[in-house]
Amino acid sequence: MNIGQAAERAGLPVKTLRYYEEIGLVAPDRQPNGYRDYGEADVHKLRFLQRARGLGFSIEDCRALLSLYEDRNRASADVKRLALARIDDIDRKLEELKGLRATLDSLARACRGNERPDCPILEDLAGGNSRSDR
Amino acid sequence: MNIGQAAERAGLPVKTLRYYEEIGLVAPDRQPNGYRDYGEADVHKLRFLQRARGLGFSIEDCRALLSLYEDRNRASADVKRLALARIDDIDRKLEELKGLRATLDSLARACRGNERPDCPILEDLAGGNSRSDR
DNA sequence: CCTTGACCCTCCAGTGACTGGAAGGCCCAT
DNA sequence: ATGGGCCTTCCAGTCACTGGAGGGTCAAGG
Repeated sequence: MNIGQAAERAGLPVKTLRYYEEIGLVAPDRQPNGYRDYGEADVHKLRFLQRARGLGFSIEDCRALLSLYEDRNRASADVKRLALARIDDIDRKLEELKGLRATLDSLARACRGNERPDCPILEDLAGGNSRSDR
Repeated sequence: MNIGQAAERAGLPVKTLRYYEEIGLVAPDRQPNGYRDYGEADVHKLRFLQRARGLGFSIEDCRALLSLYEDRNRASADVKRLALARIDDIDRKLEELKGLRATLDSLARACRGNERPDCPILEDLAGGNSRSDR
C-alpha cells in the first residue's frame, strides 16, 4: 500500500514514515513507479513504533525494542529491563516537575497579581537564593 | 568582567552566554580587544535567566519575564499570568507522565522477565489496543 | 624576549525527532 | 487534456544549546 494509507493505519504522519525509513527503522519496498510500498508487517511495525514512542521510548529504545520484537527467541528480560528503566526515567521526571510546580505555586500564591509593580515572582527570579547568599 | 567569570557567577556555561547574546537576551559591552565585558547588571540578568529556565520557562517566556523585570512599572499581574500558565503546563505534563507510568508499570508487572520469548510488553506494543480491535 | 597555557574570539556543524515547503512526477476521473 | 490528489526528493527550520576547528590575547615564568 502507499505511504498515505500506511500512515493512516499506523496513526502517524506521512513525514514521519519517510523519516523512519531514512533512519533505517522501517524500510518498505518500492513500487515500479518509485512509490513506497508498505506491507502488513510494515504497518505492524509502525503501529508498534507509534505506541512505543507514545510511551516515551526514544528512537534508539524503539530500535532495540523492535529488534527484540523481530527476534522472538530473545528473552523477555531484555524488554522488561528497558521498561523498568523507562519507569525510572519517568519517576525522576515526575519528582522534578513536582518540585517546579511547588516553587511556582508558592510564588504565584505570594503574588497579589495587581497593578503595583512589586512582584514576589520577579524578586525570587532576580535574587536566586534571595538574601541567603549575600 | 570576562565571559568566563560571568558564566561562573551565573551558573551557566560560557557557550550559553554567547548564545544568549546571539538571540538578543543579554548583550554585554565589548572591551577594546573584542572580549565581551559583562557588568553586574548583566550577571543579574543571567542569574535571572538561569533560574527561570530551570523553572521550565521557555526562552520566549524568559524574554517576556525579563522585559517585565526591566520595566518595574509593569503590573505584577502579567508575571503571575505567565507563572500560572506554566503551572498548567506542568499539571498537564504530570498527568500524561502518570498515565505512561501506570501503563508501563502494569506491563512490567505482567512480564515475568525470564528466558522465555513471550513478553506481555511486546505483545501490548504490537497489538495496539490488544484484541479489542481485531 | 620567548614560550606556555589559559582564556577569548568567530564560524560551522550537530543534536532529536520531526515538520514545512518547494519543485516536480504519477495516476485517475472528467 | 486538464485538474486534483497523491507521491517523490531535497533543503531548511524547529528548540536551546553543544562541540569543535582555527585563530587571537594575555599574564607569568624562564
